[in-house]
Amino acid sequence: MNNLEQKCADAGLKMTGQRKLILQVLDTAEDHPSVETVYERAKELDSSISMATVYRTLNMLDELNLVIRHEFKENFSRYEVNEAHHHHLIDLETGDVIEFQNAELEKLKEKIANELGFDLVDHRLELYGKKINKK
Amino acid sequence: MNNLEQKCADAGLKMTGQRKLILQVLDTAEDHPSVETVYERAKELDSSISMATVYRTLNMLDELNLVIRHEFKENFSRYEVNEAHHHHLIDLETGDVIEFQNAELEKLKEKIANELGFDLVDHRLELYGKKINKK
DNA sequence: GTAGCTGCAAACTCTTTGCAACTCT
DNA sequence: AGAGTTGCAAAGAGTTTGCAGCTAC
Repeated sequence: MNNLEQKCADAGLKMTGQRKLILQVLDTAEDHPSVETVYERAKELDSSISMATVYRTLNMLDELNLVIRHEFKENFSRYEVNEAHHHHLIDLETGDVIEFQNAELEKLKEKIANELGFDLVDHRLELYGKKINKK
Repeated sequence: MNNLEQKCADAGLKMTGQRKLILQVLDTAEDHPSVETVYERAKELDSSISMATVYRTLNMLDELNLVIRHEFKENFSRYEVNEAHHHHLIDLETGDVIEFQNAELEKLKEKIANELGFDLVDHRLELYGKKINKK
C-alpha cells in the first residue's frame, strides 16, 4: 500500500480496485495529467473503469487535499499529487509544464495580501512563455 | 465616440448598435463583469440583444487585446477593459475583486522565466484571501 | 451592393448526477 | 449486512456555431 493509498484509507475511503488504479496512475505520473489522460492510463490497467469514477475520485482527492487541481489557460482541468509547494511555467509551444519554486515570491505574495488587509488563503501563479534561442 | 469605440473602428469592426452598447457597458463598469452580467446590463439599454452577440463580441475584443478575459476559480469568465497592468486579489467571502500593482513582482516573474530559459509571454497571478479583523 | 453582423436554436465540451447493481469492510 | 462505490446514461453549465435575415459602410 503506497503513501497515497494509506492517506485515503486513513480518510475512511474504501480501497476499491478502481481507486487503487487511479492512485497508482497519479503516483507514477511525471506530468500533470488531465482527467481524460488519467482515465486513459487507468483504462490500460482495467478497461472497465468509467469516466464518472475518475471524475468522482479526483474530486474527492482534491477535497482531501491529496491532489491539486489546476485550471491553466485551457478548457479542462489537470491534476497532480500534492507534494512540495511549487508554481508552474507553461510552454506555450508544446504545452509542457515546468515546475519551479521561489522563496522570494512566497514572501512577496503574503506581504501584498497583508498590506491589502487580507489573510492569504490561496493563490494562483502561472507563467506562460516560449523557449529562448529556439532554432 | 469613446476611446474603445475608436479602437474597434480602427481595427476595422463595424460599429453596430449592439457593439456600442457592449463597449459602453465595459467602459463604465467599475467591476469585472461576467458575460452574463454584461448581457444583463446591455439588455437594459436594448432588450433585443442576444447572448450570442455578447459572447462573440467579447471574444473579438479579447483577440484584439482591448479587454482581458479572466478565469478566476469560478466556472465562468469575467472581463475588464485592458488598461493599466495589474493583478487581482479575490475576497473569498464576498467575491469582490481588488486590483493591485507591484513592481517587485513584475521584475521577479520576468527573472524567473528567464532563468528557466523562457521569454515570458503571459502570466496569471491571483491571490485569494479573507479580510483580516472581521467582526 | 455586399461583407460583416445579428438572433435564434441547436450543438459542443467538460463535468456532474440519479439510479440500480455491486463490493469492500 | 450495509454504507459506500461503480457504470451507465442523462442532465447541467458555460460557450460556440450554422443559418437566414439584417445593417453599416
